[in-house]
Amino acid sequence: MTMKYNFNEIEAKWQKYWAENQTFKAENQSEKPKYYVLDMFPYPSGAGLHVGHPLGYIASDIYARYKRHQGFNVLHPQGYDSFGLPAEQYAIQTGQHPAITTKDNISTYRRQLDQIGFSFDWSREVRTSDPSYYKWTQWIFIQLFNSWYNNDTDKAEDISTLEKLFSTEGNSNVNAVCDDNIESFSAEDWNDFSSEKQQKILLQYRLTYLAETEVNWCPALGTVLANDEIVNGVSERGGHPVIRKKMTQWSMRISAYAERLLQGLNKIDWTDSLKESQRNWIGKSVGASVSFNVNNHDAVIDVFTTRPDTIFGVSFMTLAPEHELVSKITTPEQKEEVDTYIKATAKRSERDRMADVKTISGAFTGAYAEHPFSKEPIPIWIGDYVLAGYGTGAVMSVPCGDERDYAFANHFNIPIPNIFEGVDISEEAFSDKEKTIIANSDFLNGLNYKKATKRAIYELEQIGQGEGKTNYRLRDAVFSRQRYWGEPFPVYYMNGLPQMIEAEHLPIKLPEVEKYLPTETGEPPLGNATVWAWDTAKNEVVSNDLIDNETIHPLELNTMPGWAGSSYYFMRYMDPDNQNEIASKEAMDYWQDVDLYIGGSEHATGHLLYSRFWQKFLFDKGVVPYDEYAKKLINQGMILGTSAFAYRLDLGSFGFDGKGEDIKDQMYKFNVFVSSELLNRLKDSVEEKVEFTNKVRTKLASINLDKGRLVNVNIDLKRVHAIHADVSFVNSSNELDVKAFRNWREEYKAAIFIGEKGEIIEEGNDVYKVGRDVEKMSKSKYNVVNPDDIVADYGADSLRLYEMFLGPLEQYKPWNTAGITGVHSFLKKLWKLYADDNGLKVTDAAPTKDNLKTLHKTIKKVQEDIENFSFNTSVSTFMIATNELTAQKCTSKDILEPLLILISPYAPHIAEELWSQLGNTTSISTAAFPEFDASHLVESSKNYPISFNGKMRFTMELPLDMSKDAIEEAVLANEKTQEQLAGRTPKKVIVVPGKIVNIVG
RNA sequence: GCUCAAGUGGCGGAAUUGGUAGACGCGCUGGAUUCAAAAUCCAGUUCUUUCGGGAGUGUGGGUUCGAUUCCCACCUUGAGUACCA
Repeated sequence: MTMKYNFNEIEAKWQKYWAENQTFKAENQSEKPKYYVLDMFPYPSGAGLHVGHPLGYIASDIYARYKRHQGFNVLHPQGYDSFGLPAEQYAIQTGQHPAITTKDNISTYRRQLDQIGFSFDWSREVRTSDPSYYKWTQWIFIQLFNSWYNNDTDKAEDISTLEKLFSTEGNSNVNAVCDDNIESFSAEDWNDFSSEKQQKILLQYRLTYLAETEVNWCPALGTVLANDEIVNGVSERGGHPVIRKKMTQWSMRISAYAERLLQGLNKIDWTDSLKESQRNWIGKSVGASVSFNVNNHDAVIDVFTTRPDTIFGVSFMTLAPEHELVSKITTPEQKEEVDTYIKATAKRSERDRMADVKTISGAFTGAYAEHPFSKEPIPIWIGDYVLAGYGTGAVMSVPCGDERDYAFANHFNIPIPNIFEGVDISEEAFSDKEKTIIANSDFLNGLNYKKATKRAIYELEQIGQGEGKTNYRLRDAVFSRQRYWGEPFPVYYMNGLPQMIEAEHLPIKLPEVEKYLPTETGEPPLGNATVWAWDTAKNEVVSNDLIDNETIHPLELNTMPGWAGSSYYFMRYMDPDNQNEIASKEAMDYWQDVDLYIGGSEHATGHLLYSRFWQKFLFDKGVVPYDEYAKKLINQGMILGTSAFAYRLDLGSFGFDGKGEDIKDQMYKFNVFVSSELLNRLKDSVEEKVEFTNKVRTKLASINLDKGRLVNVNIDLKRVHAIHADVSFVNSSNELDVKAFRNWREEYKAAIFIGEKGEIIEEGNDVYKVGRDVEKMSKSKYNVVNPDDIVADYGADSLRLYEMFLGPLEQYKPWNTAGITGVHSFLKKLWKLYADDNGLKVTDAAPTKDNLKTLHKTIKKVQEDIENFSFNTSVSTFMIATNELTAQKCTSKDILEPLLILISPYAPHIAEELWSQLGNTTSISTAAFPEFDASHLVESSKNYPISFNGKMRFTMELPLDMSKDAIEEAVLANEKTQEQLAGRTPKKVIVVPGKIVNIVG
């Protein structure tokens, strides 16, 4: 039998074997230690995978396979985040049910994933759009509804504990996270309230609640748009106007968890940049709230400040134009100015206000507030640099210490008192905290930032006009979407009040609709459903016609957002078929949490923050065992495309005689492309350009022109169009397949190509080289590379190795298909180490010292690399090992068998095949990882680098056990040393035994 | 503006604690093999040079016997974020 490396056959064989033998099925009961490796699951888009997508999956797969070799029971699941907008858009356009689109897309994804050879346990697959899955999404929603956040115990509790408090002592002592402006009531009041009133009050405390929220409503499209679907105030699609509209929607009280979400970051090993993003998003600021009395009014202005130490520097106050007090305190003289200003700001969109930082605007209300300590009057202004939605919508302005206040004061000639010792504020504000020493501030004089802040808060508390306070930027999350393809809420409405459906009746399945668009009355798409009412007697979904508001009630029309299903899927993988619980206690106790989570950084503040919130909530409720679900998280970088460009000379370069259509026709034929490197040379040299132009003129004139006649050629190199060429037309030497390019587009059919030598290309007389540039991989740039093609041409093992070989996992790096020949020929070389035309070469020969040295340094390096997620360097290590063993003509099984285990996480198919060729009857996947033995790496001598003033000039082989002095002596005696010194005496000789010799002088 | 990350050959990148800069691969050049091509194999490939050398890891400085690595300032690129009081 001749043995060739027939990768297509081998890979299909082992993929079949793994599937049939359920090789990667993880058991929930095992003596082995557990290890949970998770990928962020994909949204199955219609376009399928490109080579950038599997990068993270390959990395996690290597790690999962490595952990199996280490003796772990590895959970490595995969599934689909399968609710989402693209399938719904497609449904709107074509009428095809999103479930069908999704199913089709998933089967494409599955085929593509399978052929890359991932060790996923597919028996645990989940799909968020599957009712048996979203049953639990709905269940969690109900739990949130039935919970409130108790600040005293600092956790979520069942709503019944709150009801009990209300009925025994009212709400004045309840320390809960809740809506603003809650009226206080006694136990008696509570017990006298109607059920409706009680429900309304409880809704103000629940962790998910209904609230009026502003949305971007597009009347023309009849739908709500996300911020990034709006460009310049109009819809991205169609350019229709968008208005702010208030809508009753579900919100999640994530703000209750702000502090715990922040603190939790300290105990998880996630990337610093990701933690930083989350910290930013949570936006904690510590300071004080201060109350200013308004003169001649009973009104009080509350502000939040991070710098209570600068309170004596306040020279004015600024309210947001929308602040409710503005109309009350504005004096008659100032009314007109204030009203004009409010009108003007209302016209400006929030985006405009944010973009325009330089224009300073505002208006004086005519009112004054009283300084809490000095009792001086402080003018009250309004200005749009203060945002109504943050803090209290009002600030105490300290121009000497805040840039925006400084600019505002300067612009309106408001005094800028200096309260900093030894600081010049004539040019700009002084916002440094560290160097701050307070002056001109009564009791704060001479204190630094920290002490002054503490003292100021203390004094404010003494006079009852302020207290220490912490603010968070994190807002509650809107949870309703006016879409069809999402999880339905387990909610019906009685008298307009939301009621939860009992958990035992879940899942509430998404109803069928005729159209996937909003209804004519502007209701969400579920408003089109005819069977969408809840029968409280039969406990089932029934026809809308039966709604009587007695036993049969309308169901919620919104659906849940994309992040709902992805916020707990990692728990569901532990026990995906469980009908009674998210996962059994045994499964959760065994798998506990994710040990390694790999995914893209674009989820930093979306999925990764919301899922932490749900985890903490479920932890409070005793559902899950940990309050953080992923110990370690790595963001894989993106693979970028290497676009190819053909350079077309401007059509204006050519003059023709002839008229109208004839010329247009000719022009198309005169798509003249100039080869990339030639073009660059022409740009550099005027003479060459003149010569080239003449040459082109002669050549073009000699081509038979059927209709027009070329009369003028005047090439302007500044007017060259770079046209994206499909990367599949380009070979590894950047040469364009001219024929393929011509057939690509009608207008290039007769295009003329001028090659590197300046020749017009006909049958191989010259080559056309494209220019290259790195861009995001995208269809529109014709630089998308499909893994299917790579697998067909080079095999999955080559693809896996190459993706890792490209560079560090976390980095952004360009894909260039040309480079894959390197790893592919490595695999062929590896194969040849084991087999040739005469069959298997491996023998029982005893390994040589060199063989052992190569093997063991490879074991050491690969193990270190995998544990450091440095997969690119271990591919190099494999290449070096193979090169060395080939040179050593190694055939020893004692070397070659363990080598396969090292390579198997990276290139599992070839490893399995050779492993079985060596006579093994079970999969390599659980073979024990070879043990590193340092004794094989011990050396007796060292090739010392000899440096002069730090520069290596030559090397010298010396025994490793040689003493420092003997080394110095030997080096100085060397004639090359004398040559380097050229008669000078060395000032100093540094000898680091085993490392280096450096001669100074 | 702020925060974070990163700047090394023609290209992707390596150098693990301060100790031989450019491993490994692509590409390129030359050669072998072949009728030819593919494939394969061998040699070379940072720049510069008067062929002795010399310079060199974004720029400028510093610490050190010795710096891609540590410190300071600056420049460039990428990512995130923003009148957040």
